[in-house]
Amino acid sequence: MFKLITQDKKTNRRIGQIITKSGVVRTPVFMPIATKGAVKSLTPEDLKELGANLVLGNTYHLWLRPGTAVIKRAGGLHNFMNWSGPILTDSGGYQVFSLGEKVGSVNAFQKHKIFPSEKNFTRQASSLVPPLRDTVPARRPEHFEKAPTSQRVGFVKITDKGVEFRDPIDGKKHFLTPEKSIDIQLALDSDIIMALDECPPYPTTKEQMAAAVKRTTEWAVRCKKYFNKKVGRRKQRPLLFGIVQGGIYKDLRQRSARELLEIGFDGYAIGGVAVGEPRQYLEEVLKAVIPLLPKNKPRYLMGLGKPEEIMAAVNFGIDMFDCVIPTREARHGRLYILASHQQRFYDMIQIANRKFAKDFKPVDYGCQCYLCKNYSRAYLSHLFKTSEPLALRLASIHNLKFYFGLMEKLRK
RNA sequence: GGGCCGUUAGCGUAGCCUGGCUUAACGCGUCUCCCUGUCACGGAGAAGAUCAGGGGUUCGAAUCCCCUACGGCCCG
Repeated sequence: MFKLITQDKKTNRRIGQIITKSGVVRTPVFMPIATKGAVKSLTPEDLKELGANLVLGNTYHLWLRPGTAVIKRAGGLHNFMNWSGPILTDSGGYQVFSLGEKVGSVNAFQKHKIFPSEKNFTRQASSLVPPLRDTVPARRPEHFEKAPTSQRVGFVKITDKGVEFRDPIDGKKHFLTPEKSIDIQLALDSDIIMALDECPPYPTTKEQMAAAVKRTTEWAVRCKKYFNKKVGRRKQRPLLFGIVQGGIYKDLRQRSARELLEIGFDGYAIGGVAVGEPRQYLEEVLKAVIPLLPKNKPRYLMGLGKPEEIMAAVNFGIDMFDCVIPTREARHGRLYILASHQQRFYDMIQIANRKFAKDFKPVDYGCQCYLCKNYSRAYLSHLFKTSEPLALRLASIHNLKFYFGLMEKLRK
């Protein structure tokens, strides 16, 4: 259930509440990511103290390890990870993308002869997708190039029936269907369940994207049907969200949204964003999709983002976010601080840099987090340079505090 | 006094025997860029060395020879 409390007249910013079986979530909300049942380096007590009220867990990862049998016996994911607040679980759709072949790279597309060559790409496919050059990708292609090709090829196979995964660790095959995804999420005792979707990377031809939208809709129908069958009219039932796909193609995005609306969900997510497309498309996608979405249902922009992206999206009417950036950047020694100048409202520092070795000021004077109240830049810098695990925890606390502080402001 | 071993970026090393794919490699350190429904304490890159100094052999020397300096060890 969603309660819309206020909506800005000037912008489309909304303030509301999502009522879940594990508690109320005030929106706009940012979810820290606990893929495998833990926000890396942090305890649930840390999260509570920081002001988190909804965390994201991942169906795919928890399914493989430790498996639903273990989590069921533990009394659900809440009990297992000692987090009593609301949990949203991702369906596993994203792992089709992230564990797949080097799908996001231009090379992969050339390899599969979707486009003949990069040279001809611009000329031949310009009506379908914008040229790759002279644009700033929302996500750099190298992102997909990290693992050796030999380890990536053949990890994922998609059919209308579902998705075949190969476990990246032991190579075992697993088959995920829309129904299976719901089953797992119910076993986890998730509060917000995501329908299984297909999330193609950028660039994808319009034809292929249309097929992905069609499949996403078909899977959404199956998810809804199976969900209703399993949950029935249970009073304490979890919420079920559908995911809008369609890439950078406005008409496909709108088709996807309309089809999902027809099925009817408790909330609507916009997925397939920040998968390599130029950043300018985010705005276009939001403008195309949001007006179609009902006002009395929460809207979730999946996987985003940077602080400025979140602020912008809130003003477009988005209520929910999740992103690895604050925690991952923290683990890489990059910390958010409020800026002293006007161009941007924040800066980032690389704490391991030599210049911080003798800097005994807090990371950010204005910050009230556990790190800034108790430790110096010099100390944190030292922890990073000597690879002390405490560095990861302290930095994660700080960056999440920055994000939650931002959300707090956006809720006023 | 005699003999042996060593000296290669800020640090630690490889290459030397068997001279040329060396435009001197690697790790750490330094710096920059990147990370968007986490396979992620990760990725990409840059800067940095007259190969201790000098002389010789050679078409060609970090590499072979001689001298010097510095450091270490051994014998008197």
